[in-house]
Amino acid sequence: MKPLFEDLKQELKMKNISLSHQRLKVLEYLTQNQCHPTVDQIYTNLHKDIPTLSKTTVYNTLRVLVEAGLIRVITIEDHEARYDIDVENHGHFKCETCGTIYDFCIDIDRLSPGDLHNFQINDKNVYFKGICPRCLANIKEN
Amino acid sequence: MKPLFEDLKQELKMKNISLSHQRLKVLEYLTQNQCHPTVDQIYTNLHKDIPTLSKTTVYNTLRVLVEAGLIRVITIEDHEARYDIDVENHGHFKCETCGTIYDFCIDIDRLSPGDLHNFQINDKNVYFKGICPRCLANIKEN
DNA sequence: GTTCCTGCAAAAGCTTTGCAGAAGA
DNA sequence: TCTTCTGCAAAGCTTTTGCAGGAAC
Repeated sequence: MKPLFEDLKQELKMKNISLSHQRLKVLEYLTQNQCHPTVDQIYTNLHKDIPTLSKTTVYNTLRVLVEAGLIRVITIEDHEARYDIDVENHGHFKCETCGTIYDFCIDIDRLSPGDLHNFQINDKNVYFKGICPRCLANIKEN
Repeated sequence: MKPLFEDLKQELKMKNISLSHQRLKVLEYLTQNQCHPTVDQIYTNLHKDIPTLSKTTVYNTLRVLVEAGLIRVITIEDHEARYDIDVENHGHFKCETCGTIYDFCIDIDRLSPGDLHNFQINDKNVYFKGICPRCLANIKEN
């Protein structure tokens, strides 16, 4: 489900997180670009609109949003964190050729392994890696 | 299943990967310490036995072993890769308090989402985060 | 002798921290 | 005014790269 920008703003207000211009822009970018961007992608794009924006602020804002539970970090490769505004359960597929991350439906909650009794589970993640149809088609052509 | 050190050596020979002293030691460490160690843990421990060992060699060796398919990288947090000698499908649980990674049984292959038609899947990963029973007990005590 | 491996040093890349100034309540 | 946020610069970490010496065959 795509969270509405307005709902998210409301949620931030409720949690007493001030809605600075930079924070709103980061949040807006995430709602409008649900492509699991990296910090650098967010920074580079927003920098066009806000020339004074610093990467530090992007990092700060993302940390605040993660702690507030509005977004989540996706860790598929080390060395590049990606951010996802959809906190509902779903899986991620990363194409090893083009790097694109696709969402897919999966009922992670139905995964309840028998040997995790007495573990407090806070977060469930499923990710696959491989090659996406577009890249497969390119490979076949050449 | 725990792969036998001797079987792994045989596999390396078959793949024409030379069995240098350092490489064998890294492989041996991984078979004897199935605790998903970080590069630093591997390096620090082996360095006691091989004082000349360099971290570069550990990195090089791990890369060779991953490419040969003998071990796999586990990426749960960015900024720390961990290495697992068990390439069979299972999930990982990382305790957010003590950092320990636990294996758990899960039939990842049965996860076959309907919306990944035409995707070539090379790798499937499941990881949970939360608090392990030991840390939960500690928290309750205090 | 040729090839591959090791390991030091340096570089690269992402993220965090310190801190001064600015913005907002 | 007081608190919080921003953003520059520097530092911190993990990982990679360049390269010279060494080992193995």
